[in-house]
Amino acid sequence: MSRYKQVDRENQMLKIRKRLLRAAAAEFASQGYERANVDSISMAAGYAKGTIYNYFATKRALLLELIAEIATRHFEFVAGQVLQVDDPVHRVERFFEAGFNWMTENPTRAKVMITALHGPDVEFKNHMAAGYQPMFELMSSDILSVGIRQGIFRPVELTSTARLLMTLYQGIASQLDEQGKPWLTPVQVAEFALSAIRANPPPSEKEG
Amino acid sequence: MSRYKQVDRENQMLKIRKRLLRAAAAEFASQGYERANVDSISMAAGYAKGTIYNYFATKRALLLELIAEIATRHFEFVAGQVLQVDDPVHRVERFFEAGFNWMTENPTRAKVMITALHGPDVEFKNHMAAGYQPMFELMSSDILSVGIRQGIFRPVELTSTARLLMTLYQGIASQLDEQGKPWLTPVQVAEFALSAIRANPPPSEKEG
Amino acid sequence: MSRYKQVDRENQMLKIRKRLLRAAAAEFASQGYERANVDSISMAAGYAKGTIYNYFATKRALLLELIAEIATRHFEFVAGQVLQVDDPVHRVERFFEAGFNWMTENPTRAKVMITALHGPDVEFKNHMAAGYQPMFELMSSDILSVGIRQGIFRPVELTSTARLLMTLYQGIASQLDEQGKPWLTPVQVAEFALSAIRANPPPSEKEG
Amino acid sequence: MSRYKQVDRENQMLKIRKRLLRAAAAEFASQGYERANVDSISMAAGYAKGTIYNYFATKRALLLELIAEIATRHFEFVAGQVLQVDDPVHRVERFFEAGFNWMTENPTRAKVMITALHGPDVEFKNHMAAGYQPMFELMSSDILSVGIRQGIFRPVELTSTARLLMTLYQGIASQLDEQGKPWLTPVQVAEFALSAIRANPPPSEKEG
DNA sequence: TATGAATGAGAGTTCATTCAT
DNA sequence: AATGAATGAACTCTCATTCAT
Repeated sequence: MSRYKQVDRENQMLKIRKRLLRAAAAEFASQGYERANVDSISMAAGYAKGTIYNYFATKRALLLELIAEIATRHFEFVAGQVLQVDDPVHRVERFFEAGFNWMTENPTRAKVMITALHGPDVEFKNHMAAGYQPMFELMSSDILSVGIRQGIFRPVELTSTARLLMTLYQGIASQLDEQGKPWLTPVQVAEFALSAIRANPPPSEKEG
Repeated sequence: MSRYKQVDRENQMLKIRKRLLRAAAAEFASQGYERANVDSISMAAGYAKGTIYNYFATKRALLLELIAEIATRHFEFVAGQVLQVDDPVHRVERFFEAGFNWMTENPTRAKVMITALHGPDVEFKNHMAAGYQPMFELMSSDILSVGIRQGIFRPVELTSTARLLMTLYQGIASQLDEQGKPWLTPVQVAEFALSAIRANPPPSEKEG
Repeated sequence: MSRYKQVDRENQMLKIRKRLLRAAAAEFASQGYERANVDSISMAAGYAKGTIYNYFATKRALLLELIAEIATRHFEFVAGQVLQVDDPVHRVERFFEAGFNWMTENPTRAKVMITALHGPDVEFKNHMAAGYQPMFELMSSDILSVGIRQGIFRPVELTSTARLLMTLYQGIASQLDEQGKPWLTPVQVAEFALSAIRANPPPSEKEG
Repeated sequence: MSRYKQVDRENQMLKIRKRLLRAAAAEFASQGYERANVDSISMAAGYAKGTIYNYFATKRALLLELIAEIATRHFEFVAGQVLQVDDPVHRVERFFEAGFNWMTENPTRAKVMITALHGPDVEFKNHMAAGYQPMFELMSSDILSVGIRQGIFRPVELTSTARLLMTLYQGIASQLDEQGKPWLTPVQVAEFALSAIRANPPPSEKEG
């Protein structure tokens, strides 16, 4: 009985946390951390000013938690798509496709990610970078490394190339248009990236 | 005489503006726009709190002018270096070399550029993007277009490829390490970029 | 049966009140009224935040009741000791001894007493002063008055002298050291007080 | 010229500090530290809310400075009066007289003193106690010690007796009535104190 | 009766901007 | 032209109290 109640209560609180985090994402995305107004977030989520402080200790803690949540969701979504295929080239394509889809469907979260990564606040930047470490690993170990071993990619330096590709990815993510969409298709970006790392140009096309 | 005096006075004012802009760059770079303190800027430049308002109408106007100045200087520096050589491949290399040099020598300005480009404030972002239009033109018309015409680069789509390369460039600029240096050499980045756009691999090397 | 139950329940409630009052004393003593945290008190007593409001209407009412309880206990303890002896001089000594013992054993309550007596809140001050009226009466009627009638004390003005002695007593109580002990022994204070009110110096000592 | 101006400006600021301190004394006296409202202080002094922060860094710093000012003024006033006479008995009388006069003329400051000395905030208490050290020295070295050496006072223990007398003094100061006056005359208190420490009762009076 | 989430008034503090000197 | 004191809007965070469960 009180067991059920307690579980209910916890579920309830988790729901509210999520609602607050969503409102926070919208506010942080449009205003940035400094300009973001905690009261507004709480009220946008449908609660009174003070309520948000029952869930997050400070404005800063709120953004830190949001950052962690964004990185986790983003990674899980992309990794899930990428690992469904085996061919490294397909994985590169999947990586950009999934990433672009996620960004299109979560424009405010994407905006928060970009702002945190490039903003002046070192703590936020580090937190976000740490959260994206798994994604970097994915690119490095599950895509580049595999492709090089199979001779499909040039024997490039793993770390810096992975970072270059992540940079490319984030760079494009940071330039969403007003509808929150990237100005390139994932196919175009994948093609550019693949051109840079493929072992040899497909000579067959000319010869055929 | 009064002519001379007036010229002197104008020169004097320009000097002070520059001093204030330099101090502003440092403050905006380390604190971001919102956190930046107008008093601190004025006093770091050697003046009292109110003085800065004799030169800039508002804090916002100050950053807008700084943004314009940064874009101009950055472009002039890079364009000057790039146009000294004719070969498109060299131009790509020069572009990254010059850009990296400028960033290394102007780390605070580079930081302001990145923050403005990725921050939540649309006015700053647009202003910065507009300021970088000439650099985009440089990449598009004076590098890519030339290379394609000469058959050295693949016949890629001009606009999007130029934007991709600028994105790459800015992405790396945004990840300066603690000494304000990029984590890749310009040569590495240029190589990556050239791999992506070159027409075909120089088969001569093997044959030679 | 329901009779028993009701009695049980009442006893239970009284116990809880006491527990809450003890926790309140600790909190008010260390934090003062304004800084004292109602939640902290309730939880320190082993209950949840809201529970305390089932026993006390407001924070203010809680302190008022605590004040009354402190004054009552303090008086009963001291009076009990004082009235066990008859000689006025002994009574003075007993008064300070008992008072000091009570303070040593109830340092948080003593602190609450002092804070309330000297704090800016008139309601608390008056409530505490009213609570200490019996103690004032004790000093006046059962100690000073008796001693004067017997010619042991000088014929001082009753009211003001009683108040002086109470002031002395409270003054020392307000300067407990870090272990909650007074910096003088009750004997020293009693001696000082007796020097001030004794009828004449014991000439017997010199003559003996 | 600019020299004069600067001096003027400094004098002006000192005047304003004083005005703010006076308003602060009134607010702290009536409300206590926690309840005291910084905005109210600033506005009571005739300035806008924020102005007070040009003069005091925090509310806490404001009270700390006020405490120091109070202790200094109080001591200087009392010491000035006490040292005008030589006879230790007169000095005791002067001490209480001067002290009572100061309290009567500075009721809000006296209230702040008492509240700080007995409140729960250790920093304020220590600051105030430190500020009153000179007054303690005065009582110990310039009054008691002298009187004992001259055989006028009993050979009491210096430190504890000085502290007792100070306690008495502060205890009475803490019980000003609604017009801010003590309920005893300084003469009465001095008489009580002298009774306690005089070497022997003047027998001549009876014989005369 | 016990719980603890929701509430919202209120406080201290910051700082861009103004303006008299 | 330079100064820096005055201003007051705005913001984060606290916490006594309420009330549905």
